[in-house]
Amino acid sequence: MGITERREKEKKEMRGLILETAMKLFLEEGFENVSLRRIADKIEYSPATIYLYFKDKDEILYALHNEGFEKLYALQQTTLDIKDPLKRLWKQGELYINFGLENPEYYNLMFIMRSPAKKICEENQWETGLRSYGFLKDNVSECMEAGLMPMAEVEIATFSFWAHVHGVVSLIIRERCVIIPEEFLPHIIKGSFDFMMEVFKKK
Amino acid sequence: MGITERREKEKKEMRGLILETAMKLFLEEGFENVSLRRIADKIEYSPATIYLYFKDKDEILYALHNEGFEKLYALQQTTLDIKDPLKRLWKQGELYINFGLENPEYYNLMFIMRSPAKKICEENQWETGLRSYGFLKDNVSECMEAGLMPMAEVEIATFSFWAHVHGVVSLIIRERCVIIPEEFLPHIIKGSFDFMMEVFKKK
Amino acid sequence: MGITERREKEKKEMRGLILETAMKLFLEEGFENVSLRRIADKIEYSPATIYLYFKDKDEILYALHNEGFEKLYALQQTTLDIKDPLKRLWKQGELYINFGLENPEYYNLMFIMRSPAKKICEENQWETGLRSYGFLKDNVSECMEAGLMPMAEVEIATFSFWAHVHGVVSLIIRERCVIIPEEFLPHIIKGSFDFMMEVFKKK
Amino acid sequence: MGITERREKEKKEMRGLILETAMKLFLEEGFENVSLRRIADKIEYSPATIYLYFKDKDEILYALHNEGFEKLYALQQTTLDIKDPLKRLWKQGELYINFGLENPEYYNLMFIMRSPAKKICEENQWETGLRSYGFLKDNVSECMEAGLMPMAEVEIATFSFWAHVHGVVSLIIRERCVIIPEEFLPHIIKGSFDFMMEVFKKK
DNA sequence: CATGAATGAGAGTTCATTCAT
DNA sequence: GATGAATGAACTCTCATTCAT
Repeated sequence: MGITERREKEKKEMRGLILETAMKLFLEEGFENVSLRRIADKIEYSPATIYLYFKDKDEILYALHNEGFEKLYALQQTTLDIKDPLKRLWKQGELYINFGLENPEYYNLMFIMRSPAKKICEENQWETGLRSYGFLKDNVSECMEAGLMPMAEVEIATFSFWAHVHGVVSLIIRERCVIIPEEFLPHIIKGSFDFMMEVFKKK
Repeated sequence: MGITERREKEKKEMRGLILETAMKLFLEEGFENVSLRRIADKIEYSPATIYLYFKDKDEILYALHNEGFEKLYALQQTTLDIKDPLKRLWKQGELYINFGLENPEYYNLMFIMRSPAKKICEENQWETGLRSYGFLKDNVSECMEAGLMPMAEVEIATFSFWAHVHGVVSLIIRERCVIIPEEFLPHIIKGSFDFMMEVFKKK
Repeated sequence: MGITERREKEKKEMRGLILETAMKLFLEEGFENVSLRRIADKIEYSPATIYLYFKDKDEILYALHNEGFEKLYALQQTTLDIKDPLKRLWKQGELYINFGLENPEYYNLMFIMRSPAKKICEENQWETGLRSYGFLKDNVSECMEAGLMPMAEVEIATFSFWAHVHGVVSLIIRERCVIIPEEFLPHIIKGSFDFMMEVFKKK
Repeated sequence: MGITERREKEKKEMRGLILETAMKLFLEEGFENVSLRRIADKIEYSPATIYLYFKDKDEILYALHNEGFEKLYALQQTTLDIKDPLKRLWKQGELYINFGLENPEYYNLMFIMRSPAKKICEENQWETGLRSYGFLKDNVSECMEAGLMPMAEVEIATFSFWAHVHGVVSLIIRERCVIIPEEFLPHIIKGSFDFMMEVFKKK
């Protein structure tokens, strides 16, 4: 039993190592420029070895994609102890933005990339994403019910909120704000988000 | 002189043909899946010929990138005859969103792609982009001065606005809204933008 | 002794299981498309295990090759109770053709494949094959002696007979008769063989 | 004009060189063991070059397959000046057998290989083959009409003939007759075929 | 001006086999 | 006896790019 357990653990560690390395390379050079071979080189294994842990390249991307959504969802959960729904929503937005900025390649995979992994498209593999979206929507809904936000179709307000934070993250990590001096960025980002939230508040 | 002039003109036409064809292919199949060879095939020239008009693939992308910004800027200009600055801003947003949805591959190049063209990053090649941004910022500024929007740092409000419309476009064209039934999309998009603009209005 | 005996028996059973499974896969998908790994997967052992029972892939093929000849020889024996040598020969031909059509992958290994197993070529590993050939030759010889077939060098007449039935089987199983409608095939096959036998009969 | 002509010629020569080299390698080592790379190595070009002349591996095989049928058909035509249909048939058989023995890899591709080239299977790509078959059938038919062969269904007699010569060729080139001393082979082959033709003759 | 010919580099993937445990 | 882990060597194929003509 001890043995099989250890085996299992080692296997998981190897998968982890591969994913971690892949992510690191992706971060450094962008998805498009990273091949299975390069990942293998980096961890000093043969390319064939990777196929012992992942069926194909798709599966690696898919695994990372899921990892990303898990992380994001976990972050969202941390807001649950905030009573005031508007403040909770506010916090959610901040966490979302920070997550994106700090994990640009996860974010890329989750929300930007033209999906290279067929699996992600094909099946109803958006569960994890939808879960997060649902969580957000519920929060928006609560805000409205509590009279903290102007009434509107929940779907629309939620999308509006999401569009904003996504816009912020993706403009930054795709380097469309290079003219803004780096030291200003945090101010602009926070300011921009707060500006939106502020106006969202019921008048 | 007549000769050199004609030469120049022909050269431009050829460049135009290449760019046009490239864009058509990009649109149909996505950047990643279009090779120089395929572009060459389509215009029925040899791949080598393309190198007579463009230094390399990057330069094609860069040219298209600029083309996109020209188009966008031209669109923006059409709002100039709207007197009310808020309405003008509103219109600008709508035009921006439509531009993105209708020209996803230009949009991709301009605002999403991890800069494929080194040129775009390296040199201060954002002029065209900045011009558009400046135009937008002036409009926001005007709104504030006219008391039509809550006061705030202009930079911040502008970025906030941009983030929103960019968020909308990029979530859609990168297919992160596939769960939303296609026939609903226009409603959500317009609703979401209007929702934001509505709350932006000074209370 | 009991122990070593049991061991021996188990070993044989395992070899049998491997061979059986391999053959099943070969039949379903053709030799070229079956890897050791897939055989291992099917019997739910590790690939490495197979190497405990067979030196390499070749040895598996060689074993199956022999199995095939055993089966064919056994079939031939069933004709021994036919007194009339010509009828016996006739029956032998029919059995041969049926064997080939019903066991295309055995047949493939025995008579068509470019020897995959070096072993088959190298050593004088044709014993089993020769035994069958001898059996056939004796039958032909008997026919001539009994005046039922035109006199000729036995070697030649035998080879002629073999060539014919082999031709029939191999054209069919290698799908060189796809233009013949499937429902006609049996008629053509039997007809063709009978036609030859009929003319073989002494006039 | 001279130039394009020369170009065309050179292109054909290159295709020829590739096909020839491929065939040589196939002959030496069997289809299964020859890769595009090895062909490229042998002609001292890069693998990519081959793709300038052939769409993919399939196309090479398909080209050779056709070449083979062209050659065979051309051989058949040489019998046309033989008046006596039975003698003509006899000659056809000899030519067929010789063709197979002298061009084992063409023969392999045409009549033995489990087709690796999808093209060969899919479309009605048997035209060339059927043409040859038709030619043979007509000859058989003529023999019957002339009372030189026993009456029978033409289809059946033709198939019987084909099966025989195919049997002879394929047993030899797939080395199922290794026990027969090489110097005897020609005698056996000719004898076997003549034996069959002799008995085919109307009694 | 245009191109045909060529290629180095590299992609993802599969396979038979080995070996320490 | 059985295996999990690993791999070297191979595969087909694509791409951006160059250069002599």
